[in-house]
Amino acid sequence: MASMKDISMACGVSIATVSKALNNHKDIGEETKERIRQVAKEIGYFPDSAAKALKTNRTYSLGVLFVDDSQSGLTHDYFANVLDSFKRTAEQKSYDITFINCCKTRPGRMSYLEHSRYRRFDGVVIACVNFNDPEVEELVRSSIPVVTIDYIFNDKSAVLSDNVKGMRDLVQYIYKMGHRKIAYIHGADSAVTRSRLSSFYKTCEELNVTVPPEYICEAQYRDTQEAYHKTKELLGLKNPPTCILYPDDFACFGGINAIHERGMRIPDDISIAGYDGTQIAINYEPKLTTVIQDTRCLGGKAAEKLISLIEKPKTTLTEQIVVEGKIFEGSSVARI
Amino acid sequence: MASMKDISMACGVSIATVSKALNNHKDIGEETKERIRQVAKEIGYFPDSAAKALKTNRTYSLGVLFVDDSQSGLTHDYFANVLDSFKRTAEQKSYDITFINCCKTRPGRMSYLEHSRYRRFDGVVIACVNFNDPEVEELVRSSIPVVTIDYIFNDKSAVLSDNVKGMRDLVQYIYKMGHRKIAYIHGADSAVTRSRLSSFYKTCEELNVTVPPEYICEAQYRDTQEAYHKTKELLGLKNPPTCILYPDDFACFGGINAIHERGMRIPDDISIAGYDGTQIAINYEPKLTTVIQDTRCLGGKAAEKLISLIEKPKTTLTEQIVVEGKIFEGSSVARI
DNA sequence: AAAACCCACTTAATCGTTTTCGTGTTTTTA
DNA sequence: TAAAAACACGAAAACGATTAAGTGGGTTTT
Repeated sequence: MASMKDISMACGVSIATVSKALNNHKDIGEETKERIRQVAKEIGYFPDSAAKALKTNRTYSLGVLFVDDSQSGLTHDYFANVLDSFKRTAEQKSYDITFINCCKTRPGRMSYLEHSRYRRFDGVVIACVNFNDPEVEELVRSSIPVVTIDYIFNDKSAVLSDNVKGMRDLVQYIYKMGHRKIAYIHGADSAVTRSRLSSFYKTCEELNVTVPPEYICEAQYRDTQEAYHKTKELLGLKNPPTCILYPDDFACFGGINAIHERGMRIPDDISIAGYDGTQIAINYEPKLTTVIQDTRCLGGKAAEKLISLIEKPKTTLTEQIVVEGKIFEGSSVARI
Repeated sequence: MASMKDISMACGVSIATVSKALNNHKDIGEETKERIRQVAKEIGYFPDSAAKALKTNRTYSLGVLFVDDSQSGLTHDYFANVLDSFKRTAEQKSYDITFINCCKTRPGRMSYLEHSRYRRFDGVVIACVNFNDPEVEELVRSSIPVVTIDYIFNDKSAVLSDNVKGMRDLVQYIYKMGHRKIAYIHGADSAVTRSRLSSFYKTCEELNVTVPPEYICEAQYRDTQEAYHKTKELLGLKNPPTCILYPDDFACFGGINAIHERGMRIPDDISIAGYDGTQIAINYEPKLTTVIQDTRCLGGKAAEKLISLIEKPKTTLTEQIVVEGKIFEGSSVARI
């Protein structure tokens, strides 16, 4: 409402003086500055982001592309948590965050890049998307600073959860508890899945645990139904595993259903483990053995990196930041 | 990057003509329009939201205030789902959504209203906050169109989940299943809690179910620990209930822990019910008896109402939109 | 005492649009 | 055929800020 013009008139100075006073330039007298600040407060002046953006080419707003083929990242526990801490960190540094429109069906819509330019985002964070999407590619290749989460574009900064170490720790823990017949219902193909899966194989090999092919199967992430069915199949094998790993904690609950249906108990008759460390999983009995991903750190680092990339592009190096998770032992893996 | 100026030079017309052509004004020749549109496409022109906002006083961006004392609404399943559908609807109508900065500790931060003016939000949606906060009050009282979720400010539009009906349906179902000793661990005081609680009492009264005071206790929403302890207390009563209602599905899991700890089975030895209808609750066995809140509808209606308020303020009436939930019978309430 | 500086401002251009008035040309009307 | 109307477009101001360059006056330098 109130603009610098109003202040300038009230103080009998030029608009330029007001601007400089408010931005604390050195070529304005102390008492004038004080008077201007005073009046600004009185009439409830606040700058206008649009006008400022127009002149300075900086919006202090970050674009967020958190989208899945099936659903937005918002309802996805892991990503919601990452986004939440991203938001906190960004807000502390006075950046606002805006979602990049991902409604692909609207006629006349803009591509991700077009939208980002339209809104003049200072930077963009990408997660949870189909990284093969040409529009994502286009956005990443643009001159806009970008940080990706859980995916690496060769010359761009990324923040990654350490799925290799997470899976290794998990398998090693399970091995230590005495298990030698470990099955893994892994998630659908993606960078994350590949990391976990190869780490699973590698760790088993190191431990001299043989993994029959029928112990490995695929299910969508967060799909209790699929996990349920795959679990039934695994339990029906003539040589069933003693422990089953799931794509994530949520899917795990589908597995538990199948296990209980057979009258088996956890961990007495069969052991299970999830991934993520969601609240429910680590609070509900039997507490799930799982890997708690450090979402707070992931989101925070992503925001810090992105803002650093924006504010000091010369001195900020492109890097992949790997954030370790922490194994939560819980009680769903039995000692045998 | 490319501006109208570039187009105007390429086409040999004035900037004004370009603007009018692109906005399809009637006083520009058809062939000129076509030529301009063509060139615009070729050089990859897209408008600049900041400049446009400056002139038109419309940003096509909506502010979102989804915040809790403890945590952001993002990690709150119910609100994340509401926000998700709000976002979808808004995006379809080409509005973008930006979070209103709720980091209250940053020095020099703006109030919610100041921030909203700074960003020139066309409208604002508020949910999940402490509605007594003077800053919220200030925002609501301002001239910015606003829609609240699950809370009513007397002269403002709101979208509400029908907690009265939801609770009534739930209690009636439980009654129909034969229960007469129903306990309710309700959430912390709030508009939602009051609706549910009074509906609980009222329905019980109508059904001639007496509710001893020790059957009613309070626990924070989504707090498994508190639910656990309150459940233990209830189970320890000399005249324990046959069915326990929880603040929400998540808290319910804390109750289940306490129940299992006593060696009791659900629903054979005790019945329970949640609220919300989260994915996990309605998929995990025993499937929880709960009320599925129609988050899709809530968020969608909120967006529609807000945009309508923005685009046709004269003809849009202020109203409270009540969205009904749907009882999910599940199998956690036994027939006795 | 003239040259050189500082200080504390102001002027004016600019960012990328939109929009109100023109203005010159063509077409229609009387 | 002259006046009126319609058409197609341009000039310029405005939105609210930032900033380079300029301007007087007082102080300092030599």
